[in-house]
Amino acid sequence: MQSRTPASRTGRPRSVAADTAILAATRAALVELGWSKLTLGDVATRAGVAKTTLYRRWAGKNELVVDAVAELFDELRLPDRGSLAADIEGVVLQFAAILARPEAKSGLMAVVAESTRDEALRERIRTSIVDRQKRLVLEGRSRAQARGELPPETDPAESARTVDLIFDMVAGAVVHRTLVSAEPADEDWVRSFTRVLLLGLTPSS
Amino acid sequence: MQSRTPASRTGRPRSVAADTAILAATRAALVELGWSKLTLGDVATRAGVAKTTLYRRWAGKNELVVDAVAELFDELRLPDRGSLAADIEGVVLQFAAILARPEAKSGLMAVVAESTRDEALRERIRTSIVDRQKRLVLEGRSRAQARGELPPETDPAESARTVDLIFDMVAGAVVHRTLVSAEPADEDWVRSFTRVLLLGLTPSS
Amino acid sequence: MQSRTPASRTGRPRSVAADTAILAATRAALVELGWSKLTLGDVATRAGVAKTTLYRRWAGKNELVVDAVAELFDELRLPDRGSLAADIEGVVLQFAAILARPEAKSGLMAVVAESTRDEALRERIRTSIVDRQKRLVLEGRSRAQARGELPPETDPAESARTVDLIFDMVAGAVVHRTLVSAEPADEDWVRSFTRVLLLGLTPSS
Amino acid sequence: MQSRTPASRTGRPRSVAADTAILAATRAALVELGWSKLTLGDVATRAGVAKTTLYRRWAGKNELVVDAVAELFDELRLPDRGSLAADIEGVVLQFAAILARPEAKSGLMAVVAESTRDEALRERIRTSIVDRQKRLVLEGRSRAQARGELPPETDPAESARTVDLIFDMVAGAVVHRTLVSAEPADEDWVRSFTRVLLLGLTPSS
DNA sequence: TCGTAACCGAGACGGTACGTCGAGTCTTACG
DNA sequence: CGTAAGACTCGACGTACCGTCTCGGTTACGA
Repeated sequence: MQSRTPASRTGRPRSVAADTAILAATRAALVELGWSKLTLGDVATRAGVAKTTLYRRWAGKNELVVDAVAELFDELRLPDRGSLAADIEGVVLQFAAILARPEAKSGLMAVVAESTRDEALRERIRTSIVDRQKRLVLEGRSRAQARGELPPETDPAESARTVDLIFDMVAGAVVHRTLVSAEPADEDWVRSFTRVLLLGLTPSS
Repeated sequence: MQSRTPASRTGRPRSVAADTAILAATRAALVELGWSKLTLGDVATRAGVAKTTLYRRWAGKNELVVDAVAELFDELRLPDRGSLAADIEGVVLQFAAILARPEAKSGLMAVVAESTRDEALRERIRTSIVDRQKRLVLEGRSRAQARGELPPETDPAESARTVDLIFDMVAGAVVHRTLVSAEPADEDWVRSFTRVLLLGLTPSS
Repeated sequence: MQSRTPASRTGRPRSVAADTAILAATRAALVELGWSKLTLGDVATRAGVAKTTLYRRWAGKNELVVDAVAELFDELRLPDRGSLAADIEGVVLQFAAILARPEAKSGLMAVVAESTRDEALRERIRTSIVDRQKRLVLEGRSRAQARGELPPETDPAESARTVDLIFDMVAGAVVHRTLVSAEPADEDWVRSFTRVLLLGLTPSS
Repeated sequence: MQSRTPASRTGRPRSVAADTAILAATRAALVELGWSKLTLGDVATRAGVAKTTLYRRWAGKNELVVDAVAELFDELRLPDRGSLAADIEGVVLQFAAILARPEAKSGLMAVVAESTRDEALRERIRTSIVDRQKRLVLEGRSRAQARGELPPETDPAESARTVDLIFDMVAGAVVHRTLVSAEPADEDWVRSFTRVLLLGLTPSS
């Protein structure tokens, strides 16, 4: 993920186990210490690895945490619950569940904050986390279109804008609910939210 | 804001000018350096103040930045543009404008990230920033009710839940758009967003 | 001691009790904390006095400690034990007893160390402590001359040099024994030392 | 001198050049600033070394200065001038010359003062400075015995006490002359002092 | 008797140095 | 060449005292 095939032919090959151990150690440290008290020296110690090894693979704390957190979101799945509303509720609940975990809370917002002054970091976040999950919105829409719940899109540009809007609304609301309001994004809340969102998007129904 | 009227009668009184200078210097440093490279020593120097003076008034970087950023949001006003939709658009645009400023971007997300592991800090954020702006939602609703655009609320508990939901949706979407998607929350986007939001909330119209 | 009659006629006069309290507090702090950990703020607190009051009377830590320690040496007396040797032993034992007290040990060497770079401080030490005790050597000599143990001096310059030499040898040996060798300057040691000194000074006997 | 062969096999070895540079920088700072204005940060800068490196090797200002000053006394040599009196004069003059240097004056008394409250420090001073120079007294005595100027000692305990007494008298007198009386321990003074000392020790002659 | 000038306590102020910690780099010996 | 170990430079941390200042309030003289 962080190494772009350095294409080194000779010498001792990099330990593959190390990557796994480091990312796991990073998440463990995030849980115990949070972003600001997490130190790379500590992560290296937890992973049973020298600091040098860590720096050879990641440029710094930000990059490391992005990768460590990104893995958490890969377990998101779009369940087939029979209706668009139910599908959305399902995936939003999963998203909320991940965000409730301390390693996600603590790490995600911090790297987003850092990314406001670091274009490369923002790009890495978008590539590794955000865009990767937009597939859920696309998948959900085509499934709803297949069911006849939504009309097929006509204008592709307008369509892309809508996907982005939906993504901002969903992710933003859950994040704000969880981190700022510090209230659980539980089933009741998700149902209310989904209702407003769907009504807003499909005024006809 | 940080001092709860210590009411000490004797001794040299605290300089009131220092508070102002420190908060201004904090914002300036946020603009130039961003959260992670902002140091309290530097802020003190910019403010023409000793580090000890700063520490006498704020417990640390987090608390200082919360207060510095909070002042930015106090300039939010609910404009009377004649209709609910226009009013919402107006205030969301103002909110987006503030969030577009680097001192807000850089600082706000960082303290939110820190607050996931610091209950007192979260409380401070809520008191100083979030709750203080919920007035806008309430004001907007009563104005819309006076205009007849919205029915008077009946269930006060349900009503509070709705206010919270709206706030999470508005603030969340704008924040996500601005910081994560890194796209401007311009008039077009605000119009689209407001349309979805209003339709979702008032399905009858 | 520190005030050279400032000749202020009007206004509230300085509290005389404060001086006593401050010097006593200084010695107490020297006993408990030693020179390096003694702080003027702490002395002021112990003396029940504001820091300002203390600074109004002494220029700093060095000057304060010199005065506090000087008082200790004023209790030195030349006992009349019947012979020159016995007289010397008596006064050396007294000197050793004072130097054994922690407030003297801790403070005296420190101000001497400081005085190597501060001519005014050295002068103050000499005036307040050293020269004031040279009377003992002079007194002892005239008493021994009266007894016929020593011949009357002839060359006054030579005589002054001898007084200085004796003083350096006595004070130096006791200080070195006490502080550097960290052995007690007890009766046995004082007797050995006095014997060598007297033999060296009166070779005829 | 400060490291007792930690015998760590792995890792980057400590820079040997750093020790030398730090001790030299310490002496330079003592000359320029004196003990009380010497700061470890400044020493580190002068030595071209980070503060952490300094703290990794010495526990604090006291320990560092003891080592820096100790090196000064290692250049003491017992010259063979043909007679006991001349030998003593020679070594006392050397001792006085070292003590006249500002880095010795300023540092030595200060650490002695500190050592009154720090047993470990006193031990370090004794090991590094005092005991190391007692060899001069022993050497001088055996040389004098070989010449027939002194009888061979009979009682070893008495002999050790005498060595200590001589050392306290020599070191004490020179220190007191130099630092307290602030007069130069020049040839005249050393001759007078040596005469008294030798007469006191060898009354027969 | 009353002003006033110097005192007093308290404590905030601008500074300087402290000793520690983490970041990120470099230098060893070993695999 | 990768790796573990650990020393390295650098810079910020938060604390402690320094010596100064600014308050409100308190004496004691002298007009």
